[in-house]
Amino acid sequence: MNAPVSTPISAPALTKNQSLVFDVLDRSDAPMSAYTILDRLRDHGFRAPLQVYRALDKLLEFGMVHRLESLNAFVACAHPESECCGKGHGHGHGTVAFAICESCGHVSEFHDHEVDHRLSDWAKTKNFKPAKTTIEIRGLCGACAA
Amino acid sequence: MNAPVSTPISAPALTKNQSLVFDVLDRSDAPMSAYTILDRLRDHGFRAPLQVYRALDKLLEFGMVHRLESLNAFVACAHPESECCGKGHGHGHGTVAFAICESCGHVSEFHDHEVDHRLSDWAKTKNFKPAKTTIEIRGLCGACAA
DNA sequence: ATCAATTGCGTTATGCTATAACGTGTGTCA
DNA sequence: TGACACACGTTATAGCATAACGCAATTGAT
Ligand SMILES: [Zn+2]
Ligand SMILES: [Zn+2]
Ligand SMILES: [Zn+2]
Ligand SMILES: [Zn+2]
Repeated sequence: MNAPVSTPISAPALTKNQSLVFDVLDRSDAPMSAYTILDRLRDHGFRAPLQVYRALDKLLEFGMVHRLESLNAFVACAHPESECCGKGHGHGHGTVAFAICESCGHVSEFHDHEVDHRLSDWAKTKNFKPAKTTIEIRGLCGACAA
Repeated sequence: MNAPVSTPISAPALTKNQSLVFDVLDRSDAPMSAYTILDRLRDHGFRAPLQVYRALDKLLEFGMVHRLESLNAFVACAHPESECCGKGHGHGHGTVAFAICESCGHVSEFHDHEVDHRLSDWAKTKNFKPAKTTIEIRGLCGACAA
């Protein structure tokens, strides 16, 4: 009784652990580390980091969660149904950027075609084959900079 | 006898530890983790991670070294005397991007005005005050993709 | 039906990355 | 001389991530 179960949540059916991890992230208004997620889920039977990391790996693969490299933390995807960049279905999306407030922790996820194209062009001229691009702006959000 | 000593290397005089760490990074053709640097410097009296991290902090502050967030590793700056973006003196430079080969480890550092401006513009319209921007492209370099 | 391959799960142990806290020595500038 | 800033060395600890084992359930041939 460990197989994925249909949920109202999204494209690929999530297993119980995957759902739990995603829900915690989705309800959070700031990025969370794997160990913080673990602590939030002790009451649901989570005991070890691997339970979290395995769920996160899948959620990352599904595009439902993003990893913030400069924070070693994770956020739920904030633009699930974007139609842009020719990837219409579900969570599929191209390169995305994050603005991270270092005061309140709030994260804005956005996409910019022009940035994407410039980086792609650079790669083309250099014969570099991009696999994954990370763009993270750390700073202060409007509310905190006031 | 612990104070910075004038060297032929760059703008701010480096201390002995800072020089040792910078030299190791500068000679390397791939990013290095702090602990790898530590191991390279055992013969020079390094015994603890803090010796490396403290030197790295200063080198980062001087702009002589960059941290690759997606790798938890460090590289020597590859465009020390750039005149672009109105920051003419020494190592000062604006936002920079990295293309990281996941096969051979080679890193290309570059700057793109347009990308910089697009991200700045986004920040302005959102009233976000950027402090530091990370752009890292992981993939395969021309040589390795062949 | 049965077997093999795949996937998810739980546990223990381990490794890698980074910082806290303490004390020492040295150069600078009243 | 004394206050201060700063680089340094050491020990201990905190935080992030994975290796390796074995078990259970599902899937999809044969
Ligand atoms: Zn997203
Ligand atoms: Zn804020
Ligand atoms: Zn640089
Ligand atoms: Zn390569």
